[in-house]
Amino acid sequence: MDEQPRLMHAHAAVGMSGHPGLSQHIPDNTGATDGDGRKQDIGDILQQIMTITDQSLDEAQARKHALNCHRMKPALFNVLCEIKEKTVLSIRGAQEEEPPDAQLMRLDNMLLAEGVSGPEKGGGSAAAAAAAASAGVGADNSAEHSDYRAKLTQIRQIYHTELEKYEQACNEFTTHVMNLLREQSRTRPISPKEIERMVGIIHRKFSSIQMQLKQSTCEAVMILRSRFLDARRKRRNFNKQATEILNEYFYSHLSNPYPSEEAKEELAKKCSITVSQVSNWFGNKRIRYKKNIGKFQEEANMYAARTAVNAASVSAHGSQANSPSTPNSAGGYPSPCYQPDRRIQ
DNA sequence: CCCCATGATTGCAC
DNA sequence: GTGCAATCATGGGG
Repeated sequence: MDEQPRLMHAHAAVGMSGHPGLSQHIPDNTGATDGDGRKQDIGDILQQIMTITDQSLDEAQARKHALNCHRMKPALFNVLCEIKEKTVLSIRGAQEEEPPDAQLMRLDNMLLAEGVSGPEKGGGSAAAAAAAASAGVGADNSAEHSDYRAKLTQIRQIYHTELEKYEQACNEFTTHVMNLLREQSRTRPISPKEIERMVGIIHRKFSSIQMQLKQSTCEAVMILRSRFLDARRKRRNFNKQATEILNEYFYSHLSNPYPSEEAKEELAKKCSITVSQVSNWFGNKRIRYKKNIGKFQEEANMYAARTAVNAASVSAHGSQANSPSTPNSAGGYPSPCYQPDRRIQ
């Protein structure tokens, strides 16, 4: 209801200049007391409003102008206000709810996790590196890395360009609509709330487009990722030296073959593999050793002997009794230092 | 080509 | 999160 003075103001401001067009079309007999003439007037004005969008810009501008200056306009405006008040109430309430879209959040999270929508450039490659590391890709696969990274960066770029485009288009469109509404608000009552709602509708439409973009970006990342994963599955055996280092550790800690995080890191560094590969290796080794101790007997003895020799050569101490990691040469598995709570079961 | 070894993945339990 | 167990899929020797 508070639009009226503002609108009238605008109207007055523009209305002073001469306005060709409308005065010619609308008979200036509105002051007449007879009802027929008035009805005729209103009919004409309504007609003008109805056809206003069909007219050329200049013509429409002129007519609009004239319409705004017409002295029947305030009355008509009031009528429109009244009608509106009734309809708006019924519209309202139906449009209030806006739950945070779960799917959109999932997409956002994924894009963030993949480094596509992350803070900046580094995010992408960092995420790729992290993914690669967690997947356990060795240093020799760095070619695959950079390929993956490059593709991810490409996706990221496309995503951002598109997003920016959409945002720009959304803003342009919103501004356009708002201007239009503001312009129209001189002719018909439009509350700021309504404009707000319209903007909301536009934003929702655009965000649904954005969601599609996010969705397809996610798909692209998934495809890229699955290809990368497939590539990873093409395993290579560790080199001999790495296997020896791992075995050495395993058999010399047979009573408790669970390297700590630090130990894993060190082993990883020594073998030039990743920590998760070390974990995999130990996981596989433990289970396979346990399943068939007999088969590993020879290996165990060999590494036991080796560590014994090493120990002997390193320390002239000679006291073996207090070495907890001394492998149990014969039985291998349940070592004398067996710890019930922390061993292969 | 078959078969076994082996690194990686998955599903489950804690 | 870690570890176990089962399983997948490839590598590589015969």
